[in-house]
Amino acid sequence: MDQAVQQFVERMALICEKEGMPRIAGRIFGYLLATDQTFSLEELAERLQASKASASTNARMLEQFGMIQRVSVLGDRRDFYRVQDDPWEQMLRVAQGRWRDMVHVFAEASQRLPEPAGRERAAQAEVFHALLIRECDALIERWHALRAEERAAQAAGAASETATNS
Amino acid sequence: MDQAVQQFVERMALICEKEGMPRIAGRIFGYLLATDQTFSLEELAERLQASKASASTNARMLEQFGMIQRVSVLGDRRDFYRVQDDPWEQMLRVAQGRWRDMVHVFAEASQRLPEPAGRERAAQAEVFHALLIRECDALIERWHALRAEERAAQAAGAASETATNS
DNA sequence: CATTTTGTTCAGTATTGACTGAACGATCCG
DNA sequence: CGGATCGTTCAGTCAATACTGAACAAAATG
Repeated sequence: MDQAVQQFVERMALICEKEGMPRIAGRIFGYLLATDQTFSLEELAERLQASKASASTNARMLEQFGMIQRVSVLGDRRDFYRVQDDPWEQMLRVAQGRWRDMVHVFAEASQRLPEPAGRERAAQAEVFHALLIRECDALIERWHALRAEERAAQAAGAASETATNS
Repeated sequence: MDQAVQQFVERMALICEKEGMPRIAGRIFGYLLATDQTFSLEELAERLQASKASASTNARMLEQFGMIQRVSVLGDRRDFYRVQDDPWEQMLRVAQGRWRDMVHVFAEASQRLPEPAGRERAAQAEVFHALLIRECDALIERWHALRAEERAAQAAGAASETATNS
């Protein structure tokens, strides 16, 4: 495997591990990100020097998180994986889910805790996380706008290029 | 310990554990949040049924993250801890730091990766995380505004109450 | 239907890391 | 200076879990 790719894969492995995922999940994600191709399960296992079992488990976990995508190829029985079109939005959505749980916990605490000051803090935490969720929606929208705009610029660039080429 | 407090503490323990912290750190944070008081290290260890060593280590970790605060009391040699005034902002700041690292990783990858498509993805990831950091600053500002406004409303309410009482 | 290929499940292993008890160091008090 | 009280450090233990190899299930192919 290419030197730069390998380095990137290992860094993503550590980053993802810090976020609470298994290391190999991070490697798979990093590798798919770096190459931007589709790979079969066995190819992934081979390239990342992991067992088929581990590749299977972790690929399905990443698919669950919406970070990668399982694709089927006509006339091929194998599973192929590639990175999701916009994995970052998916990650935010997962985070939003966690925050929703926290909102629920804090809402309950703000009513049940014995000390008024504690209830106050819990209520504050609830408000904060609710704000977090809302702002996250706004952020995703802005991100989409940014991507669309970038794509438009690229398309325009490509068009002008073909124009000069013709 | 109160039933509701204990339940909240355990929930925070699991939440924090999912975020990658030790379970006891979550318990300490949850307990300080629920009671909104200052406790000595030994009190924390006792109430949470943990060793002094563990309480010490985890309290310092939480302090590092800016989620709790170590306070010294005049005439007392012990360390006391209480929850930070705005722990949620601190958590966001820590997250921002991680995203900064990721921006750096992606920036490098977007130049070094061999495949153009991979470089493109890395560049996209870099843009996304940069956006994340910026929007997070905006979010913190909005949060401050919200808090200030809430505090003003509370002050007004307290004022009118004292007015009716007098 | 047997064989091959592919993905998943599962028991076992190994590694990580959280937690503890005890030793240590530092600081205060008589 | 002892003695006492804290906080921290560290070696050791324990539990959780990532990972593997092998067995298994499913599906296609000849």
